[in-house]
Amino acid sequence: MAGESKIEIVIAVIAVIFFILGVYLNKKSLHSEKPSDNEIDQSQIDAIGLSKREYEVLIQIHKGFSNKEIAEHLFLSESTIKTHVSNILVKLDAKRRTQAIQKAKALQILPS
Amino acid sequence: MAGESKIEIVIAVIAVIFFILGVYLNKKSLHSEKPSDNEIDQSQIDAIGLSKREYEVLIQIHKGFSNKEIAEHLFLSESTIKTHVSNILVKLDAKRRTQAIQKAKALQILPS
DNA sequence: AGCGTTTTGGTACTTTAGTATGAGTATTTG
DNA sequence: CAAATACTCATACTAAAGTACCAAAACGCT
Repeated sequence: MAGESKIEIVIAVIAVIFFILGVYLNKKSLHSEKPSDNEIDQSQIDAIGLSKREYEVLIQIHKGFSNKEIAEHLFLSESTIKTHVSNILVKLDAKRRTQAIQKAKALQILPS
Repeated sequence: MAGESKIEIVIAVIAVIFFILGVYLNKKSLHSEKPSDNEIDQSQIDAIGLSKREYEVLIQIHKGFSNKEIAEHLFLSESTIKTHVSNILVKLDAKRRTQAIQKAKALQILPS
């Protein structure tokens, strides 16, 4: 009786340990399987040659602001914003700001 | 010796079973935890009074197309698209199409 | 200090977006 | 069927976006 109980306890402990291990490892793998969504890929930003300022403007575009509003937010003139936007469009190979948003998302440089 | 082996095998089997159980249950719970994202809320579309056509145009806007391109895709005139876009902006309380995209996402009527 | 890139900004221009208004044609629904 | 709603399209306009070109100031790095 005493021996049997010991074995059962050992089995129970083993069961719990491996159950937790299973949950833990699974959670870890799921976490590393898809960092694809919502993560910003800095290497892509560098790859297409987007400057710091240009990226800031891109984020403002993404949020739906006009050139004038972006200028106010960043304390710049609208001319400067237009220059940045034009450069962003060239680097993202986009014809419009809405298309730039799409391409930026595809490149993981903007949150989806 | 023979008895000990049996016990070890039993423990090993128990361990494997509970390990798999842990992985399985964890995967199941993670799957049911967040189906929240990326789902389109039809009730919201109705709530703001977006018509079928208007919603189709909104999707095209979201994809980054110009009014002219949208007109071609839906076999309509650019004038018609402009009318739809204007109505969409009013219903979404947006000043620009980029802002409309943002608001539409917030309302879950466009995929994030 | 000097060089290259970035950032800033201007002018002038073209294109796209968006508004206002009106109106004819479906489509649906009481 | 009649009325309301949705869909279509046009004209004329204003506003915003985008392009092209130039140039000075600011940074970063060697």
